Amino acid sequence: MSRPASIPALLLRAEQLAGLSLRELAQSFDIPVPTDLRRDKGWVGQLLELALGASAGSKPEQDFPELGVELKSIPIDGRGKPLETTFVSVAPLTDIGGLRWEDSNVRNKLSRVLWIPVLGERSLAPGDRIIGQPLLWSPSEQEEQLLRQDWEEIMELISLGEVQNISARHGQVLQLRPKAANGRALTEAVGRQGQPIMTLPRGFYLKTGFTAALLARHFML
DNA sequence: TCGTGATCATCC
DNA sequence: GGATGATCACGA
Repeated sequence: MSRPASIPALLLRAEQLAGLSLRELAQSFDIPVPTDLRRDKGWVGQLLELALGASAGSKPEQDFPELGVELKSIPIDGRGKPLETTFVSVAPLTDIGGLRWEDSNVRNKLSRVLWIPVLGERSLAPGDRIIGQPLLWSPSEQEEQLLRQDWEEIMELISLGEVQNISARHGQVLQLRPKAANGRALTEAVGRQGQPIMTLPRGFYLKTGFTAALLARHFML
């Protein structure tokens, strides 16, 4: 699938997907539909990337760098409530002195997001889930303030060597949680005495209350 | 191993 | 029932 040349073109393409089941979309690309997502957790997101012409790859960049747009699928229930938190980016755990919010990956990724709601409960087979109306979103001043506050607090704790004491309960809208292949995947971080330690890689996630509110704000308009 | 795409499984 | 901590697959 070619890359959309503009934001309106991207939005149009996304709108044309609304109403389709994931099975219908997958079949149009000749992609097999998994029975469940236990071993294909990224299947929905990758299918939508393909359909919308996002750049594949694992670079810490937006999905459409030339458009300044990040693509996120978000599973919602029948009432429009997110079923999961939303992964944003991996958290830097070393060499973070002087890192500012303005230059952070979190802010960069969230500066403009194309949300694609995917309707369905966990009990619903992936192929039966329905693509919803897309939403092109940028944080309001208030939303950005909340994000910034949480990010700065969490990064402060990391820089203090407290990474192992940060739980997902920190932060109002943004949280830090493990982001790893398994419990043996370790990465370098800084301990309480400033010494190097090995710990689970962490990622920033948007809490469901935050994404629920931004979706609700949109769909009530 | 890291960063991408995330959801699973269990606890509270 | 919802959130936390753990985990799955893949490409580079």
